[in-house]
Amino acid sequence: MNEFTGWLLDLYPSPGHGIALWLICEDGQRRCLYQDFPVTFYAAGRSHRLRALWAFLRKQPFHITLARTERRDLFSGSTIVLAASLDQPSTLPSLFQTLTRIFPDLTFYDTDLHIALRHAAVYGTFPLARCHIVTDRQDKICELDVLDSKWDIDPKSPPLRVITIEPDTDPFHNNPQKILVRSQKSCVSLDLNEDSASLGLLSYLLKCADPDLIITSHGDTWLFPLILKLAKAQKRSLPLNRDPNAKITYRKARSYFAYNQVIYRGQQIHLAGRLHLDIRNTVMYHDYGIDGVLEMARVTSLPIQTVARVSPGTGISAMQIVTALKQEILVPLRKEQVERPKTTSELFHDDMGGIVYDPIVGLHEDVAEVDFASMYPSIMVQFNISPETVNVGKKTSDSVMNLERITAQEPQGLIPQTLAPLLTKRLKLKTKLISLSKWDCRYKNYKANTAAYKWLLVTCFGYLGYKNARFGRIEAHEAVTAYGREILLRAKDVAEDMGFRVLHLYVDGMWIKKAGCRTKQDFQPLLDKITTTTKLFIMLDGIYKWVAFLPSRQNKKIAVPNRYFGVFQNGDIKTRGIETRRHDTPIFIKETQIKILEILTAAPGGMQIASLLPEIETVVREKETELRLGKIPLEKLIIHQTVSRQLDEYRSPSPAFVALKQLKKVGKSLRPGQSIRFLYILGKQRSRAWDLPYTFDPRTVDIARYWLLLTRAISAILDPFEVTDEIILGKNKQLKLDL
DNA sequence: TACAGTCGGGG
DNA sequence: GTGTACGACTGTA
Repeated sequence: MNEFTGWLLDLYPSPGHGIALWLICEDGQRRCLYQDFPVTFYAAGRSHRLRALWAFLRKQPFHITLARTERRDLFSGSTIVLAASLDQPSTLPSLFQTLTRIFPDLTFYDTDLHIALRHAAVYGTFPLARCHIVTDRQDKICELDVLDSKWDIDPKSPPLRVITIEPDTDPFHNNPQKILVRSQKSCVSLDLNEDSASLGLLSYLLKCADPDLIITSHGDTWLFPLILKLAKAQKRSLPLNRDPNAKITYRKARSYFAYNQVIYRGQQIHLAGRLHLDIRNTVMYHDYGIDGVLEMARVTSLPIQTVARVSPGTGISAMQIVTALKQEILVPLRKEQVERPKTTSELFHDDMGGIVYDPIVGLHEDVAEVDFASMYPSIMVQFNISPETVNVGKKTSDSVMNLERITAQEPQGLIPQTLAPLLTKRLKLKTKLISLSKWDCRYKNYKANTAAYKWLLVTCFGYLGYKNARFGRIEAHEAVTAYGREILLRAKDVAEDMGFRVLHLYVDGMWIKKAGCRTKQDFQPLLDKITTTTKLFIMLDGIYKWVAFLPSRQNKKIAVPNRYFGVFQNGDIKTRGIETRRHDTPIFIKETQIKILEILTAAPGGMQIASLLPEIETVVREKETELRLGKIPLEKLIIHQTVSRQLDEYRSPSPAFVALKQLKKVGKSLRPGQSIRFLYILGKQRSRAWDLPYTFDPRTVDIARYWLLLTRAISAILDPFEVTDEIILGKNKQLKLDL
């Protein structure tokens, strides 16, 4: 008998040994422990087919326990199922493949679930959970208790040993010569051209540091494939895995359609016994960093290496699965049904999303922006909206109009159950953040965590309406938006009743002003009133010194939602829809636009910018000169665009298409969802891919075109101030004609 | 002018 | 291991 206390690092099936759990023990040891963990799946269908399945499973060469039992399907209610338990979880995936082939008419449940989610449902485990474990004489786990909760605000974090590995240059642009290996203690540069010695040194570093976590830049797509190939060629062992009995897992690159665009996910390399995170292949790394990834793993129960590389939709889906498993609700297969074409009326119906009003174009002072905190998830919890709860009560439209429930209060639905603790924790963190100084060591961590939850909450709503989601239902989705619209309209009424002018409405936010209201206290009574009226929490996002809602570029008289910028009383700038927010804007343009916005923050009131004009003009002239003299680093002129289709599917010679063709010629084919980088240049081609192997003459950069982009970006933010063209174009208007 | 292609939004 | 709007905008011809 042995006892261990420590943090759970990872968990995966181990053929013949049930599952393997890696523990960072309090004594500093890293231990691999094994546990018997049978997995159960279910099948429903006609009884003679179930009997046939029973007979088939009996004949399998591995141990399997069969039973007839009753379980609940969320959509169709209680149902008789065949329950099959496998001693070795590693055998399920291939068995399931066979079963769908031989028994296509049966409905299977709980078959395609990640092992970590099953374990979470049974033992309450999650990545980095503190566990107390007792093993028997054969060193198998016989007791496992989780000591902390994923809902803790300040969990005791494990002393992770981390090394980072990165190339000295972008491998898809240049050939890296060196890689930098950093640990807490050392920083070593390895020369890739003397690979034999380098690999030996890397091996040695890995052995000495014995990291729990290897953070790389391009590790999935470039570095690990390269060094593994070199190691093989040199017949040298490279201890990337910590578990000597497990293999490195590869996942192929793929493109898929999601979030209304093609997304490309590069090849993945997962390690066993330690973790590999490639920051270039980590979803939302820029939003929440490694801290956010770890927190995402904790709340979703998905392994860290997995959660880093999947969308938040998969994360929220994992949480729903754990909720379902705990309650013995059958988990249906991930659907892959093709969508049937929609009728016009259906299309119209689906479009009834959130409310979007046209803002009042122009510059406004002392405007407050108020938002419902996590509006849609809060509605789901507040009104108990879930696929299994909708359409059981009174008429929907009347109830929504009166902000009454359309669903029973009890029992709480699967979705609200999953969301409620998440909402509570996020609110707790946000409240704490307000009182915390930016320099507090917890600040960054809390920020990352709230950002991670934000995405889980946002996608949860989308998933309700997604036909391929396991627990999706369009009626639930529509109920949520119906409440959302009603609530926002109520809020607007309350504001207007209290004498506020509503300048803009957008899904869950409102921009309002009233003479004499300039401080937080001035708006508090309104917020309180809205919260009591709608029973939903509304918060003051901030008070703008001034904010400008921009008109359409095609027609100056038409307002467009979500093109605005403004400065809060604390000096923070907020922009939406303009160049700074677009990822296809060259850095040089973004930087200049932000620089001018920063000058504008000094404006005491919206209209008083005359004193700032000389400074703005100086910046514009400086930038213009730098551009014309070729002083802007080429990197800052790169346009990034997302490739949306195969090369032969392009029908128009767009700049991106031209650049793609150039790359193809040198053997670099990009797949849909990948990013194409190019410069605007003079000559027939007009654009040039950034990642071409041969050098090019910087004098061929199309200065005039960049100048046009720049003036456009500057005008966008100066137009509301009615600044003359002279400031932007210069006194000598001839400049404009050089183009 | 029409058409093709890309983008944002959530917080 | 995944959300198939929608409208604004830019670029090409």
